[in-house]
Parts: sequence; C-alpha cells; structure tokens
Amino acid sequence: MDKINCVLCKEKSTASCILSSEDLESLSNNNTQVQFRKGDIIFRQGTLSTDIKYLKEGLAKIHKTGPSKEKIINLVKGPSYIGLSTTLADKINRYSVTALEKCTVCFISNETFKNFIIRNGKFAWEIILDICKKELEDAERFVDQFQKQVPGRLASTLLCMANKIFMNDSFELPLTRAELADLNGTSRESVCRILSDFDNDGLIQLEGKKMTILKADLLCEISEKG
DNA sequence: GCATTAACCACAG
DNA sequence: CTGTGGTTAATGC
Repeated sequence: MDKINCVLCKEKSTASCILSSEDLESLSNNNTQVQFRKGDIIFRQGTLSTDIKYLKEGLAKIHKTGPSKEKIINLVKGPSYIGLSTTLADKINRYSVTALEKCTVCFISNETFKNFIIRNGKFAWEIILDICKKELEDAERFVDQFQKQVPGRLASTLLCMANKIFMNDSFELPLTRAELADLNGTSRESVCRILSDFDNDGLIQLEGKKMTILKADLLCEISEKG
C-alpha cells in the first residue's frame, strides 16, 4: 500500500489525463494502490462494493457464479477500470474479478470519483466512452456465443489473446482448459478436442499452455464462419 | 436413415 | 489439470 502520486503515473486512464493538477493531487490522496498475486481475488461477487477499481497493470478475469456453474464474462488487461458497472449500479458486487497474473490495482474513493464526474464534463465523457466500448464488445460476444459454433468461438478467443492481450502470436495461455470452457460457454472436453484438432491441422502449435498461432488467417476464417 | 456437433461420464496419466 | 474414448441427444440433410 504505497503512497502514490497520480501526477507522475504513466498508466493514467484517458479520463484521468484530463484532470487538472489539483484534481490529480486529490486523486493521489484518495487512492490506494494494492498488489495482487496470480489467483488472488480482487473483489468478490456477493460482497459489499466499496471503491472504484482501476487495474493499472496485469491481466484479470471477470467471472460470475450462475445458477449451475461459473461463467467467465471477459478478460481485462490493464490499464483499465474494472467493475465500474457493478460498483456504480449496485452496492453488492454482481460479479468477481480474479488476477490471472500479478496485478496492480488502484482503489479510488467513490466520492472522489463521483466528484470528478459531476464537476468535469470531459472526464465524465471519457468514462462514458469507456463504458460504451465495453458494452459494444459485450454485445458482440453475446451474439457470438449464441450463433457461432464452438470452434468459431474458441478461434476468436485465441485471436483476441494474440492480438489484443499479448500482442504476439506466441504466448502462454492464461487460462486452464476448464476456464477456456467457462469463457466460451462450452465444456472442458470440447475445448481439449478442438484445441488438439487445431494443433493437428497445423493452425496452432500447443505444448501444455505454450500457444503459438501458426495460421492466423485460417483461424480468422473459422472465427468468422462460426 | 446417416452425419455432424457437442455435452456428459469415466478413467488414465 | 489434461487428453481420450464411449454414449447420447439434437439437428440437418
């Protein structure tokens, strides 16, 4: 729990970049930075939601316990706010967020954040944009989940990991097969089978969790055709 | 009918 | 935690 200086922060959100130096000073005074290890829960479904959370660095999963099992809603890579919706719209967290690797999270006092929104239209605008982008992405994934077949969904997540999360065609899978299943709305067994199909067909190279995408174009085709 | 897709179960590393 | 095989149910020629 270091005392932090938001003025010097290099991972500021687009919204925070708009803040005046006095506001950034006030942000520094109402902000606690916490480190999480891989596997640590950053906040948990069903518990009291307190502060605004900003994932400064690291990768985390947003997940929710449904009627029968766990569902991974999405992965978030810092820098990004996490859980704005559940923090602002309810007092009780509707979902959980768990660190998939070492994560640095800023806990910002709700009151401070609210003041920025109310007093600073440009700040508020950036936050709204952020929420809108997320909602759009959610809509896409929602439709895909219902209209694409499992190989298509899996191909999409692999491409997303390569292009948006790791910026590399070669990476370490941040999820177990069971988690990949929970993310894609399928079963662990189907994930195993489809991954080994992709591997056998030379689309990817997979050894344990070491993933290399060999034919991104074909994977892309699969993800689009569904 | 016959093929495909994918879930569920079981069992073995 | 993973990989496979068998089984079963739904859906589409």
